[in-house]
Amino acid sequence: MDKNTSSTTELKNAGLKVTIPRLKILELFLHAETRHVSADEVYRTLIDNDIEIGIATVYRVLTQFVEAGILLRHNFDNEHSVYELEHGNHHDHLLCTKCGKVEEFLSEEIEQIQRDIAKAKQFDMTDHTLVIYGICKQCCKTIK
Amino acid sequence: MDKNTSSTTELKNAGLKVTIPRLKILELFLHAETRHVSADEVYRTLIDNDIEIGIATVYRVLTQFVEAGILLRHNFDNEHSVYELEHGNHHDHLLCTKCGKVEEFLSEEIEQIQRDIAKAKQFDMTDHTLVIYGICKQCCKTIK
DNA sequence: TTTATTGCAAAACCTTTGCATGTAT
DNA sequence: ATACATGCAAAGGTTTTGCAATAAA
Repeated sequence: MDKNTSSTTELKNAGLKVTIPRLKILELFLHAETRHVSADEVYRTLIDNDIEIGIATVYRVLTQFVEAGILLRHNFDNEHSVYELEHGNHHDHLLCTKCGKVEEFLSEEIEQIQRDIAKAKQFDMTDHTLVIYGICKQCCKTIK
Repeated sequence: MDKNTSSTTELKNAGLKVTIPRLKILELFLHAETRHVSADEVYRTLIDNDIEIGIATVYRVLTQFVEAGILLRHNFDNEHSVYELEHGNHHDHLLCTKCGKVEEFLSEEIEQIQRDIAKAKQFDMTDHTLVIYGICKQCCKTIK
């Protein structure tokens, strides 16, 4: 197995043994054109590319990646979980409820107001989730 | 069956037949001390009060109440759905990840920025969800 | 060699659904 | 009388887990 790719290094840094399932899943996220992928989509994609893997392994690896800070897990309303690469820049999401497309945005004003609110409510904020649901431009056109 | 309570009227207005399960569930929400309740909690509470009901009925009634605008359904991260009375005033949530306590807040500034973002991204916004996760004051004290 | 990882199948969980029975109108 | 609501049990979909076999270190 190649020992020198950045994927290999990333796994080692996370304290995870370098195995084919882990490498393949990590590289899928590194090269995927859609950033937000479900466990089932990961599984199907690998199977379709003739990479043998079990769905249990997919879930276990995804969970380990989240714990290692490699991935983020999101639970959008009424959907299964989706995972995306943790690229360091926090952001929130816009979700098209018709086609499922996800866009990202960041508002430093909103971030600051949230911190203020948590402080006012005496909450030690650990995380937050903001999702705007709607119909994207393309889908609006499609609807007669 | 009493025909004159506001619960009865609310069910009739929603186009729903006035049945014992529906009345009991509605009144549970009207009188509950915690605003955010799961289907299972509704079921257990009724059973504990010697009201015979099936879990399937609980889910069906909750869904109907959401469709009728009587309840709101929320899917917080990594949890089962919870329902709360729709009291007309939109609000977002603060959730204590230790004790599960939910508080509500509203920031008109955030609301406006969200509308601006949706507009800029050319999304026809239908809904949005903002949850701040953290540790509440009481739980902070508890942790040594 | 030792310890972690995998795959399979089964279980766990939450939620929904088919169907025969029962109930509100 | 009729259409709707209920309860049960079974099925659905997603995610987790036990365990024996396997692979990385």
